Amino acid sequence: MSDEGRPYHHGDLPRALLAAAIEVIEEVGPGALSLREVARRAGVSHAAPAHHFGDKAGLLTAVAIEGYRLVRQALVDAAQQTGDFREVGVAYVTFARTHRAHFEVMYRPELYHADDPVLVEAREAASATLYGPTTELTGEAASGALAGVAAWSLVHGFATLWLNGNLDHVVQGEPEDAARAVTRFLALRRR
Amino acid sequence: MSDEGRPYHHGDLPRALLAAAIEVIEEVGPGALSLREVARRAGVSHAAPAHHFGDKAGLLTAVAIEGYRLVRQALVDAAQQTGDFREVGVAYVTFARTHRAHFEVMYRPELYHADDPVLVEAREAASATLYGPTTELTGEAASGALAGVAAWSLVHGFATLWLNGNLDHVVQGEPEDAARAVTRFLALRRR
DNA sequence: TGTACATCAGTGAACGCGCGTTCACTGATGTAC
DNA sequence: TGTACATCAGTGAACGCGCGTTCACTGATGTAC
Repeated sequence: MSDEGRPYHHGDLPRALLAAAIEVIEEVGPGALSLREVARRAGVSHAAPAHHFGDKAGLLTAVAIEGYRLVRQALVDAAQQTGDFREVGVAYVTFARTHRAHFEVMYRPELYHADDPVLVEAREAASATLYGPTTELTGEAASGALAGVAAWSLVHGFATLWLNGNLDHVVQGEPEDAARAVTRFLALRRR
Repeated sequence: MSDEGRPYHHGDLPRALLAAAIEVIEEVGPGALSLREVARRAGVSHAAPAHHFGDKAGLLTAVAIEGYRLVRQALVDAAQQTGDFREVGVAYVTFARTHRAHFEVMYRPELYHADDPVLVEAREAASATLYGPTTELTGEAASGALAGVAAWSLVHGFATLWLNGNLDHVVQGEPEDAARAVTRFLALRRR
């Protein structure tokens, strides 16, 4: 299969560029991503990414949007399948591990168009899904929000520390088991 | 006071460069830091930073080392003054807020010489201080380590989410009060 | 079935920019004698 | 007190690089008639 077989029209270049971007981010991090490298990976000219995403921040905005949608779906699935709010937290950690590139982009808003309306909507939907279980469980609104913050903080902190290698001495293998154990230190009501 | 008054020898240029780097990082983040901008801030030639720190990663290594030492001291002080392991967590959040630049660099090891021996020592000392209180409290080693991970995860997650503006809807004003409330959802023993 | 035309996808050359790093240098300091 | 010299701090010119973005363009597709 030679390059000459490649048609002028790609078919779904935006998807391919997004996939290439994920690859690059997994290797060098979101900060060192360049449009030209993404284009190289996708086998197109260096100007192609800008054609579809406007600019670099536009490409990363698309990554973040996809990330928020994926994490939301993962949390919804975990809630439905287990009915356990702690497993929702574990699913959050799983998402961070299996979608590291998305996860890292999502929490670097200075890299993308953080006020893009589509992105804002996706982020808020994900956030609501995250807060849902704990507010249900605690009932009371104010304390429920705080419980949600606590739960989110716990699993978010665990995920980022694990991704950075800060837990290497304590957690071996995949992090879900440790994450599950760690959520057991979370008290549903304040102590 | 004119520029002509500036002596050829600065006095303590490394310190001044470090201070300038902190300034720049607070404004544009650690990823967008450039040696030339740091030199501009410090009012010296663009080659001066490399003279003292070797390269860009060397400068950021110095920032990270300083960060690990500062956070360790802050945790030690909190432990001694309050005797409450939860207040150690609150002090961690305070550090993140008041030393944002250091904090952001510390958890971006790809930006500096993460295997620098001085850095490794500073990081391990800080880590030990962080784990100290919880292992004391739980007694048992294995569960104590996990309790430490839980506590660290909680305050680290809270700090990063707050810094990124993800808690803006829930937490108003300075984050210490919310952090203190959130630590109350932490159970010392597993549930 | 064929032709004209609009539309969109992707190209490639060109631009200007700020960067990190190197290197021979000059300025200042302090110490030995 | 004075001189020679080593040492370190900081300079400034120069380099090559990869980048984001722009823009006139060419290729392909599909639709109207």
